[in-house]
Amino acid sequence: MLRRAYAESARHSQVVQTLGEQIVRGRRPPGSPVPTEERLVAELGVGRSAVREGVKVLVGKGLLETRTSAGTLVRARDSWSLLDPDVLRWRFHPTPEEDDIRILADLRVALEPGAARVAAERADAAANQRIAETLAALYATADDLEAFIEADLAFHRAIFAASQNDLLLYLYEVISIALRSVRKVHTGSIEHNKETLPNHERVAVAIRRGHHRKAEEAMREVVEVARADAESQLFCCGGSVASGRKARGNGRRR
Amino acid sequence: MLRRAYAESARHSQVVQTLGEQIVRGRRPPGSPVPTEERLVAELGVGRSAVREGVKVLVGKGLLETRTSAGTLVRARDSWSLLDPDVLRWRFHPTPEEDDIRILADLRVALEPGAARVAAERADAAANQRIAETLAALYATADDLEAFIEADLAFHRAIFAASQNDLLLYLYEVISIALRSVRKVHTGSIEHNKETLPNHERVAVAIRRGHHRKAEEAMREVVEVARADAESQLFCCGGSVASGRKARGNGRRR
DNA sequence: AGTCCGAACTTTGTCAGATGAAATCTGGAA
DNA sequence: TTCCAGATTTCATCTGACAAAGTTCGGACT
Repeated sequence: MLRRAYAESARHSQVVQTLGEQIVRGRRPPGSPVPTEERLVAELGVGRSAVREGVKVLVGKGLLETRTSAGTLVRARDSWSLLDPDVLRWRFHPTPEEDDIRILADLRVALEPGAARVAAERADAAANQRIAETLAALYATADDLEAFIEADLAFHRAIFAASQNDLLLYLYEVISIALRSVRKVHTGSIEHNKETLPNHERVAVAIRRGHHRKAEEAMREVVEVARADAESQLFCCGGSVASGRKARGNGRRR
Repeated sequence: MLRRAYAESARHSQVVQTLGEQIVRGRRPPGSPVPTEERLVAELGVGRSAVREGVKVLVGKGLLETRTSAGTLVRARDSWSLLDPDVLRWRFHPTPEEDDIRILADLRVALEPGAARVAAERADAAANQRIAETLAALYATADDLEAFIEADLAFHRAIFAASQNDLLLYLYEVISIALRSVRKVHTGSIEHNKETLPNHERVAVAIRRGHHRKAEEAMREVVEVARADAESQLFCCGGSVASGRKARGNGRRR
């Protein structure tokens, strides 16, 4: 499930985390200079090697740019590796901005119906088996808000896996990092969970039968509902449009 | 357009390029150890700092894993940042594998219709203006195979930009890295280019009018045609099956 | 003979210092 | 004021040293 390779204890990854989070969350805006290596050594309490290795990692993710003698700058946002797991985590964790919740909901609307369609075209027996299992888990956990989130993520993941397309699957895995954070904020209700079960089942059935048209339509229904829910929660609870970092409001949607 | 931050001349990025490409292209399979730092210093002719910085970058992209005293290993493929620009370039450049061409074609089928739909929902005047401009460029370059490729990429990019969704746009930018390589291999014909113009225009019109349904359908037509073309070219010209990565099945399932 | 313990070894992690290279800044001269 | 050269700043790279954490292997003990 996309585990990190490095320990957080490592000095250099501490540099990555600290600077990366500051950049992505908007302190240290694009174009602004990062302190010199010497100063970072002092501020972060690590050696120069650690600083340099950390900075290089961030350069590799498109967040920083180093120029000899001119210092290190934060790159423009359109150079960032927005689908890098770390970058996405810094952006959506622990609490995403309201606008980013819309971004994510739109992304799912754009992506998931098409993925379900390709899954219907490509799924083999094993993939359908996996989808069936995760669907069963979805039914089984409908009463447990916490567990339902994970089961839901697993179900959608199984569909992407069924597409037999590693890029699509990876894309979903990355997105689910953000999705998990959003879900923590917008926990649905039990009744609401149960309402979505038939839609999910329709998706699974359509894929198994190879009905790509139906699979797509059913999945569209699922993600459109999810988007509408998120939208209404934002509308009713998180009024502030400006500046807002945190989306407050755990409340009922609508 | 997603420019690199580091010069290729830099010692440490030479390490990144060399090892990264070897890993992604299948030499150095997952689980296999990478030579020790000492040996890499000798083999690559750079100092230890450069080796370490390069390795750290690859760790940041999920390709490598380091353990003190146990050496450095290539991570399993499902840990790789498959949508990292470098990783994608190593994979698709200069010549992608046949299976990867299918992967890419499927990805577009899954993604682009949905993106066109969201674009139809979200596009503002400026975005529609940009789409109109790139569409005009498409018509203007239909006789120039080379230029048409770039114009086509720009048109599709404009649609993703119209979605007002930075994750979607970034996704397309990354994909277009791979797309450009594939196009170099499968250059279409001039007649073929002209056939696709009406479909492209339908997409643009539908988006401008906010007809998300029609935009999606028109875009589906475009990418399905592209997929069919790629498929037939593979079938007729690129007979070699060997070495393949996975899932061949292009056929209708079941 | 088999098992367990610990020392030696290997390999990455980190720091410190020195030197090189490339912009930038600063004065001064035309 | 403009322009050029030197001083300065800051990253790039190499080297050496030591720490930390596994791994390996030999020997003592049962």
